[in-house]
Amino acid sequence: MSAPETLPAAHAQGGRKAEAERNDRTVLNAAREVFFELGYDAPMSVIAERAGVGMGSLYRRYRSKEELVRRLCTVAMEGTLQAAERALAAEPDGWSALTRFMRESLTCGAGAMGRFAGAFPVTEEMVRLSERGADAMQALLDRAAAEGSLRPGVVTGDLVLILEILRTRFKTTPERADELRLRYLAVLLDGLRHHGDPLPAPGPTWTEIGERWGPPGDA
Amino acid sequence: MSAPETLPAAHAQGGRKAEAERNDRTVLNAAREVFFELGYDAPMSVIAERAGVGMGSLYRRYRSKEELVRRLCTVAMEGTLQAAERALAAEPDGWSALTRFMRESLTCGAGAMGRFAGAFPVTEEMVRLSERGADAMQALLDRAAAEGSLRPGVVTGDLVLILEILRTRFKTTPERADELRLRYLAVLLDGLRHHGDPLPAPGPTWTEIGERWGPPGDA
DNA sequence: ATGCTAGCGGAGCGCTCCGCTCCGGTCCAG
DNA sequence: CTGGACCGGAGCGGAGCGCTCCGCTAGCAT
Repeated sequence: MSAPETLPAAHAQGGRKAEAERNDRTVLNAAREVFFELGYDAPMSVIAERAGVGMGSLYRRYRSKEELVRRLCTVAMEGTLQAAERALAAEPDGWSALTRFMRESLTCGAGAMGRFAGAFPVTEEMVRLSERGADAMQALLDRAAAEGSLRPGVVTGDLVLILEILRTRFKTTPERADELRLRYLAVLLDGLRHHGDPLPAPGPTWTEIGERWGPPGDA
Repeated sequence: MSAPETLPAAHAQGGRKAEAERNDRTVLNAAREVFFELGYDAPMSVIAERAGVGMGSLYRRYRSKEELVRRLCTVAMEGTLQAAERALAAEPDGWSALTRFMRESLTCGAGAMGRFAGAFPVTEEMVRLSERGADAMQALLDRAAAEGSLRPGVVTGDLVLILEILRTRFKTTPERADELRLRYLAVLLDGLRHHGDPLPAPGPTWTEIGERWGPPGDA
């Protein structure tokens, strides 16, 4: 989402230890970018290249591709949770809290992880995080509903899925893609605001959301 | 989008000629389904299997994967164009025409083709169809704008991109996915309706939309 | 200065999986 | 009954992936 940090190589200053640490951060950033652009099928070599790092260094930090992706997911979920709590604490009314939450989670890349659903087994930590996330989103929704600014029938699963559809890869520059995502987020949020008509079809339940990550038995 | 027609094999009745024709239709349906679900990377063998047809028959109709996909794109574009003209002709007011157009193009699978942008060179026919499509959408928008029901700043490119983001693969049954698509289409349309706030960021121009299909020089 | 070695980049191994071909069998037409 | 059009699907060639391994470099201790 932010600048790639594509240094030609990581030789800025500081000794080997420092380089290692710098690599660690750069790798995570690069991985997020590349996975967002190319999906779970992104080759590890592309991530290494983008980070300006060799395959050796990449695999020293993360023993496998799966481990890297899992780490990325966890980080994104933590980010989303924090965005929710921040919005809840700092915004004066329910609607602006919801707006801010959606905007910030989008920029921090939440919802992009839904593309990986089913690609690897979920960890316990991820389950815990998702539960806390669900609670926070529910609080956001409750507050907006209490002040009457939310369309009836909107559920937390809607927020998740909306974040996910906004992750569509528009085939432009990353900057323009972000602009467009914000544009359609604005449209969606206005559509989520209170007014007469009910929404067609029942909203996605939380179990429905969770099931996509591959329950016990799945294809 | 509709039933798979997954006959165990294609031996219903009628001689070899009839079987060939049946295969042809079945293959196209299967291909549409599979490409929508799996994207351009869908293996040809899966399409053959879904159609209940051998690889041989598949490749007798379409000399290559690219040819199949191109045919599919053309068909989808024709469908979209027809949906627009139908909506324009049959609906009493601009807004219901726009709504109907979006709903029908979604169900007929338009916008799913944007996922293939850049994967193969566009034909002249496709260019012509896209121009006619753009005109029809513009007419739809003009009519809605004239009656004052359209939010200012909405452009035809928005319609294309909205159709495209709604093609997100929700990881459920095809039926439920269609329900959800309709749900978020409703949200989006309500957000596109007239009211005060302008939309952030300029809408996608038509050139911007076209460029994604890989102009002359592109990566 | 000068080894020693931790950490680096990247070539390449092994494997999976895909597009496409080809051929033995099937079944309709005459 | 026989010819041949058309069928299904096994298998070929090759692309591209995850991951390992190794020669080299550059910082540290002496």
